Amino acid sequence: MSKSQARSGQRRRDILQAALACFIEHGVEGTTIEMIRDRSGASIGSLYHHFGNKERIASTLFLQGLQDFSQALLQRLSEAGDARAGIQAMVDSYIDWVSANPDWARFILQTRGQVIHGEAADKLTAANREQFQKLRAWLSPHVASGTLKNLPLELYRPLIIGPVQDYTRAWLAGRVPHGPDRYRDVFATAAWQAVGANTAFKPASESP
Amino acid sequence: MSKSQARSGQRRRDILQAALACFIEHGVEGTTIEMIRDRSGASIGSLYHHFGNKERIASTLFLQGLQDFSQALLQRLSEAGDARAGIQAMVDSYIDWVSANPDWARFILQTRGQVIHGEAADKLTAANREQFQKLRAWLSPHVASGTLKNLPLELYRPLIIGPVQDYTRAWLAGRVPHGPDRYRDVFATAAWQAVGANTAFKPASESP
Amino acid sequence: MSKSQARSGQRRRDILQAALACFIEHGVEGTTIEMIRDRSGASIGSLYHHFGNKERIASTLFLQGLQDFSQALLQRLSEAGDARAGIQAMVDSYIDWVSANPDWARFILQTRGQVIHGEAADKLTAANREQFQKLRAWLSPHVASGTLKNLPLELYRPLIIGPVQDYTRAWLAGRVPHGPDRYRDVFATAAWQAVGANTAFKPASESP
Amino acid sequence: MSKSQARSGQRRRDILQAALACFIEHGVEGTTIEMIRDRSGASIGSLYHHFGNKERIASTLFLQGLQDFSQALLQRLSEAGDARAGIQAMVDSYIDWVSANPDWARFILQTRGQVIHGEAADKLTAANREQFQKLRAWLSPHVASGTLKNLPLELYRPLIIGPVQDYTRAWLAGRVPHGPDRYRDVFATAAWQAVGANTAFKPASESP
DNA sequence: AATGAATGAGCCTTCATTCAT
DNA sequence: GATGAATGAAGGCTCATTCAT
Repeated sequence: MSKSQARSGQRRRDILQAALACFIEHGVEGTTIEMIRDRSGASIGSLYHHFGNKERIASTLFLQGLQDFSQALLQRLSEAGDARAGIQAMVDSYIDWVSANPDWARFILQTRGQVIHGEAADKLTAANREQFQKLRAWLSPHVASGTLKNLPLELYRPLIIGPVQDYTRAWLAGRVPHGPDRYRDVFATAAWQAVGANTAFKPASESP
Repeated sequence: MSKSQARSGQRRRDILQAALACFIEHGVEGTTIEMIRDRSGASIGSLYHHFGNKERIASTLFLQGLQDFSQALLQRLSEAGDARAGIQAMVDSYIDWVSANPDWARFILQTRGQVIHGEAADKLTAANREQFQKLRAWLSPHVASGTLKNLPLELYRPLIIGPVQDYTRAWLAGRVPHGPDRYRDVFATAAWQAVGANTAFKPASESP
Repeated sequence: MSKSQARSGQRRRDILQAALACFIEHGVEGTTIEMIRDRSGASIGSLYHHFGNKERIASTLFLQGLQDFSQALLQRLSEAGDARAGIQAMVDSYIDWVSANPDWARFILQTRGQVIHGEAADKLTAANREQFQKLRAWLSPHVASGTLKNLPLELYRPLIIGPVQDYTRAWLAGRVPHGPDRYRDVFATAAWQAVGANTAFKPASESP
Repeated sequence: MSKSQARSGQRRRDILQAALACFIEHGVEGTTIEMIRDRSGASIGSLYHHFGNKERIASTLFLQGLQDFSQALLQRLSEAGDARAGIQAMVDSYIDWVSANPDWARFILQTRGQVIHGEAADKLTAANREQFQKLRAWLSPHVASGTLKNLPLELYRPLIIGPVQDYTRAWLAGRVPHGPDRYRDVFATAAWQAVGANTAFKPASESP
């Protein structure tokens, strides 16, 4: 049984990996089951035995990606000493995960809209909510202690991740040559300036 | 003739508007010609008479949107007095256009990937290039004069627009309740701190 | 337009006729769209343009058959002079319609179950109800006047049509060699004895 | 062995019962092996171990039903004292079996067509032939002695069972509220009048 | 310019059946 | 006897596009 389960698990993984390659190359809708079958070596029946339909392959890939990134982020965050280090950890986690998994990242960045309206919408909402709670739990004390600005909650993510994410989109689309790790500090600094309670952000009053 | 052309122009506009609604609701691939026919009131033959195929409807919508936004942006930019005002103008243009055309914005944000690989790819590249040149023309003097940081060119857009764009995506997807205009100044300030040559972008304690 | 409509109507009729032949030969489920396409000469797209799906072809055929028979029956019934002639008309109508349309009859007798549970269920119920009302309207006066037995309404149909229908099933299935018209009078007499108010159905008291 | 056989026999029975429920609910063709697996609790492999394929499950159910009913009928018939009692026994057997096994009856009434053309066709023919012989053996003496009308053999069944069968179909389909047992005597009387050699089957006024 | 019936390649999915464990 | 992953042929249906009117 354990042997057969191992095989079965491998089959699943093969299918997911093949599907990811196809999805990036042709988009989810542009990918046919036949393409995934070709690339994975699995039979059509096996694809359906394991996932039920094409959408479920895509949403599995999407949700696993979210979770994988989320784990990495929360791990690094928990190791961060102070608020500044935490912001740096967020930017670094993003850059590192995206650099290590460019295909997966490309897929997630392009597919969110379809998963939102698909049958896995609930799972996605739940995953988002959970990550949001954990981030809030990290932010709150720093806001309370005055090391982070007190902003509406929905602004932290855009201010911290917005720039690096926009740059990453451009990189993944081939519009810029260098990966985001080249500008690691630029993005982290911008993020810190946007949300950190550094008193220096109004230079006029600061340099008498 | 002018009468008939007027009617024809109306037909085109009806089709584009109906298509936009369908594309947002079902995605471009998920939208069938039949749906657009239904919503626009035009016949199938008419759709093909005016646009040739479905992709051309989508790319027309996309490129017109880009151009419409670009015009507004460049207009406001040309009226900006100094660098700080220019940065403000960029953020404001983005917020204003998105707020005035939420559906169009949603469509453009979701469809770029498909237009890039379609037959209108060249037009898109040309349009992008043109806008990029004009922005660079605006930036250069300010960088030269030291009012803007001297950064690699590919970083300005992410740093200026990244946060407001990420927030806008969340708003258009219904994940946050308030439109981006509520946080106009937050985004503009963050953008300015990221690219403006204020001397305070490194903590005072670090430069003795 | 009228020309095109005529062609279109012909196409519909060709499809229905081809489908009927296929359904009888292989059953509705056993018939593939490809078979109907083959036999009708229409394209797959045309099949779907006209009927939407296979089930709708079957239910159209079914409902039209019911209606065709119903019309013939009610016509003959309206011409019947007295109760005995009416019963005869019912049996004769059944036999004549079945003899004239053996394929259609075979189809209807075999397909009711599937139509009942399909999307045309409501139409079927409505058609049944309508015919039932009309038959009741014919029966009532004769029951009131004492020329027909006063039985629960749901018994007339089985008593009148039951025998000839059971025989017809056997004939259509090839289990008996002769058509039901050979025993026209046997069935009509049995029906009359079952529902007619002849006082002779208890011989013991009648032959002193 | 006997223990394991008992278990196995139970498994077979579970499968048949589950299959019957599925067949009624979705039809034989509409029922998938997966549905039967679900409902019976058996594994797919087990289904195939016991029956070989789906059709064999259906034909087993069908032939067992026929046999079960046939036994009951012949038993009652052998106990009937005279012709009238025999006719009554036929109608009663039908009503009683159908009332005791409504699902099974529904299945048989709906499935005959498919079994006829399947691999169990020969078995069905043989079973029909055997029952027919036995019924003929019962009828013959009564026809010879003049207590039953001398009719073509193929007419007895329709005349005797036709009405109650038609009524039963309506009841099993939910179109009439009361079971056939409510009208036991109506059906038996009609049958007797149709095939019994009572002299009154032509109106008295016609034989002066 | 408008219409909509016709086309048919192509895709997703189902499902009976097999077979190694 | 039991299990369930694997198989792949087959079929229903969609939909962009064409074209005669």
